[in-house]
Amino acid sequence: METGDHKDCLGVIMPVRDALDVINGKWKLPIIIAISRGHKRFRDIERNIPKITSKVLSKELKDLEAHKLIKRSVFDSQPVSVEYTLTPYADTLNPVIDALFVWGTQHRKTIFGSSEPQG
Amino acid sequence: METGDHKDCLGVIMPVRDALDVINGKWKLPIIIAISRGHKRFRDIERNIPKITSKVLSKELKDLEAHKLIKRSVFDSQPVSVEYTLTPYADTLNPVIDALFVWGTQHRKTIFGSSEPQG
DNA sequence: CTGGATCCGCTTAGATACTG
DNA sequence: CAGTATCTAAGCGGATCCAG
Repeated sequence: METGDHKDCLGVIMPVRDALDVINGKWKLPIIIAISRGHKRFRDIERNIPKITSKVLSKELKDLEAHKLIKRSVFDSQPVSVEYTLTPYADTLNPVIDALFVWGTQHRKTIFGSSEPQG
Repeated sequence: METGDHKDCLGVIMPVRDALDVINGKWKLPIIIAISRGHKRFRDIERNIPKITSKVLSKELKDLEAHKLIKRSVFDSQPVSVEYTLTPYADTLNPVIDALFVWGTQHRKTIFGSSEPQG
């Protein structure tokens, strides 16, 4: 397979871009993580994601729902409550989240350990 | 560890966000993939990434260099040529890229197979 | 108090063109 | 070939407001 130097590029880039298209932005994965951790309510999710605002969360939630990664269930209680849960499809993202977690953890060590903290 | 329902959230979100901070956006991973495939020159990278523009490529390349993921080497030839290569640190991203590739491939099948094509 | 929508400013991304 | 400049459009983020 690896005969030369300029290997197939598009065949790798395109699926990766399809994936990036879905988890695009700084919020989608954190939201999925928060929900997977048992935070199903809007404010509960909001509180568990540093610096996110209602507006952004609202928008991202809709986006995620359109991608079939989360399910929005409305309960006709008093007052109305809404629960966000992950779909089984979202669970297939676990290897991605795990890889990111591992790399991010290592990266954090690298940047904090070498010269200066970041934020 | 998994005693309850509301599990540690920040401990997962923060490293993931550190990772997302680095590979943020639609271009960084495609660029890394292109370079890893043997495309080292500016125009060569540009041509192998659909829809990227010079400006964005230029900016992303600087970003990636600042994060120590790529190395920019200037050769004093006629005319001056520049080569971008991956650092060993960039290689540690392989599990992430691989996970994204696997998921993206599957996702592509899902969206093309169910109703309508996307891009 | 929950789940948003709206107005507005700032930062980014993208199209096109240009320089060394 | 290897980028920069300029302009515009879109998206992010903050504050505020609204319905139940």
